[in-house]
Formats: sequence, C-alpha cells, structure tokens
Amino acid sequence: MGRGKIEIKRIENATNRQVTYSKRRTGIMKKARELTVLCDAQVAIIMFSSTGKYHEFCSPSTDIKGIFDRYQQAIGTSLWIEQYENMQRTLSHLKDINRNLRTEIRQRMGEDLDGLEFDELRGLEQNVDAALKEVRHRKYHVITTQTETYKKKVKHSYEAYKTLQQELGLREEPAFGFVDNTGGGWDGGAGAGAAAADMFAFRVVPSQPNLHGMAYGGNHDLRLG
Amino acid sequence: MGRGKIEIKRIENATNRQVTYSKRRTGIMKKARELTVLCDAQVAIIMFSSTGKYHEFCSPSTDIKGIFDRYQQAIGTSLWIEQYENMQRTLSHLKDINRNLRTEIRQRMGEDLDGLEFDELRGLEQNVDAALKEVRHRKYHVITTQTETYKKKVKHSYEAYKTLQQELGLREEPAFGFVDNTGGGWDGGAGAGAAAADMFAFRVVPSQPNLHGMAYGGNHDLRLG
DNA sequence: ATCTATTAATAATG
DNA sequence: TCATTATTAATAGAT
Repeated sequence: MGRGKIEIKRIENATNRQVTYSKRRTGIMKKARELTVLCDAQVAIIMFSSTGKYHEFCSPSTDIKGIFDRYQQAIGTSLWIEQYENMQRTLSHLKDINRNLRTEIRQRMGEDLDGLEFDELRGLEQNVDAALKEVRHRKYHVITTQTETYKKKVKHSYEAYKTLQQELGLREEPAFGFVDNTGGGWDGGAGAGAAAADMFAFRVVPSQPNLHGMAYGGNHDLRLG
Repeated sequence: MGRGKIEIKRIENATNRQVTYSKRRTGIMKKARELTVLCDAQVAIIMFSSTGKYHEFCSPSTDIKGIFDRYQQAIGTSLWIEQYENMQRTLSHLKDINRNLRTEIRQRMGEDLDGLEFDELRGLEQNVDAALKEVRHRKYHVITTQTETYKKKVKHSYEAYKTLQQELGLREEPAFGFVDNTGGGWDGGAGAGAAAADMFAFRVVPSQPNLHGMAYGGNHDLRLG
C-alpha cells in the first residue's frame, strides 16, 4: 500500500525507519481506537521506537494499570509475583526475628521462662546478673558526675551572688535558698546532695519509649536507694 | 475498505461485532508485528473483547513484563506504586521495631547505656533486678523438680533391681553404680544430687538459638552455684 | 471460512 | 515534519 511493495524486514536507513515508525504507529493507534469503538473492546498498547521514545494507547474508561490488572487476572498470575514474594519473604522473616527478639526480652524480664532448660536458665541468670552489675555501675557513674556538676554550678552561683553583694554593698534579705549557709563558706555535703535530687526530678519520662509500653520498672521516685 | 464505508461507532449486532473484532484484531496484530520488524521497535498489546476473551501481542526478545517494566521506568513511576509503597512502609516500620528491640536487649545486657538518663538507669536496674529474681526462682524450681524426678527414677530402678535379685535368688557382683549403698536402703541425699548433675550434662546447647549469637551467658558448666 | 468490491493505509516523493 | 498520490493492504458484506 504505497508507491511500491516493501519487504517486511528491518529498514536500514535510520531516517526512513523513523518515518515509517511514525506513520505506522499512527496507523496502529487509529486501528486500535476504531476497534475499541466498533467492537466495545478494551485495548492497551505500549510501544518503544528504536530510539527509545515511548507511546501508549489505552481504550477509554480504563487505564494501563486497569488493563494490566485484568490481564494478570486473566492469565491467573502476577507478572511481578517474584518481587512481591521476595518482599513477602523478607517481611515474614523480619516478623520472625521480631517475635524472637520479643521473646528474648520477655525472658530477660523474667517472663515466659517455662520453655527453658535448666542450663539455659543458668546462662540467663548469669547474663542478667552481669547486666545488673553493668547497669548499677553506670548508674553510679551518672549520679556521681551529675552531682559534681551540680555542686560546681551551685558553688559558682553562690560565689557570683557574694561578689554581687559586695560590689553593691547591700544587705538585702537573701532571695536564694542556699543562703541558709550563713557562714558564707561552701559546705559541699548533704545539703548539696538533697538539692541535686530535686534537680533530677525534672526528667521522669524516659526519652526513648519502651516498646512494651512499660518503661523500665514501675517505680520512678527519686530516693537514691 | 470494504464493500461499503462504515461509521466508527459501536456495532450493535453482536455477531457482526464479534466477526469484526476478530478480523480487525488480526489486522492490528499483523501491523504490530510488521512495525517491530521494519522499525526495530518494541510493542506490547493487550486486548479484551466485549465477551471477555483476551489476546496479546509482544515483540520478540522480550515479554509483557519486560515492556511494562521499561514503560514504568519511562514514565518514572510504578503503576503499582501504592501497593509497593505500602509494603515498603511496613518493612521499614518492622525494621525500626527490630532496631528498638535490639537496643532494648543490649541495654538489658548492660551495653549501650550511655544514652540513658539517671532515672531511666534506675528503672532499668530495678527491672533487671526483678528479672534476676524471677530467673533464679525458676531455675531453683526446675532443678528441684528435675532432682525429684531423678530421685524417683533411681529409686524405682533400684527397687526393680532388688526385686529381680530376690526373684532370681542370685548374689552376683552388682552392675550398677548405685549399689554402693550397701545397706540396701535409699539415701535420698547428696549421692543422688551428684548423679543428677551428671544427668543434666546431656544438654548444654540451648534449644532456642539466641539472635545475638551469644546464648545467655558464656559459662555453661554445671556446677550448681 | 472464503471471496472480492471497495475503502484505508502508506511508500515514495516533493 | 507536512502534503500529495500511486499503489498496496485491509476489510465489509456477501456467499
């Protein structure tokens, strides 16, 4: 259907090939459109030219995704089933791991111990015991450091206050609690410790939410026992 | 292109419609095949007739999935992005939970404590302490139960042996270790305890693999300390 | 299915 | 890319 018959084989001249692609693509799209109208059919076409350009056709009242979902239904499988199943596997593997992690945590909390053999219980006991020592050690480190810091801050403030008092030459009623130390010196002892405990009362909510919804221990009062 | 020109609108006669669908479908497929050969193009076509039958065309050296993957790349999005993203969300959520669980376990093991506030450390200490008590309690329960069971078994065997000895009227050299109890009675004390410890030596591998690869505690010898 | 008169698509050309 | 047109290809309607 042209000025001459052509053989159906790759057109070597790139320009001709491109021109023919363009003309015939239009033709196919027109035919597809006619088919959908005449015959009430659903058609989806995707084309890539040799230069990488893409064109699509899709019958109205649906879209490429719709037709492909229907197609996958028709052939009874998903074209992307492999990726999908891969993901599903990863997902269920993660769920397994999570379940095991939760079990381990519960056991480390002293729950769900029924399934453990004696030697596992012994190992767990030793491990928890060692952990307890670590936590205690860390706790004492923190409280010591924080107390020192607080002592320094209070001492610093007190000295600034004294300096100010001297510079102004005033003898006003003291505004700070710590001026009960009438001697003017620094006691550095029990008084500072008690004040430090009050200071820590600002933060009783763990900064990192516990996944069991039951943050470590129930008792958050601040006696230093 | 036929005995008469036709209007491009739905063919009401179902038979005609089906015939036209069949003819024109063949025509489009032929055109598509020619296009792929002449122009070195990739083409995918999916059709559904009004009766629900499906037909497909795909250029050689690829498949429908291949063309659709390329198409999705070309338009820069996935047609199934919603499902995919849903799964990705679930996945990363699970990973988050996983990470938090691991952190909690490490902290319960006395590691990674640097990020914890004093009151969190205190809560953790109390919690681990309580857990330790639980584990110890359970351990003693298990060892007690198992010891009792073992005692009963040994006693039972011993009595069976005695009965057998009497029935046969024999005075052979004893074959079992426990007949050192020359009095013939049952001591029920330290001897049985030591034998029980040997019995437990069969199982030193935890039945449930620990996810940190470091089963509870390193020391699995069986001294009952 | 097959046939064929007729229309539609398009290859070559400008 | 666009228009023209000679020619081939597709197909509507009939058998």
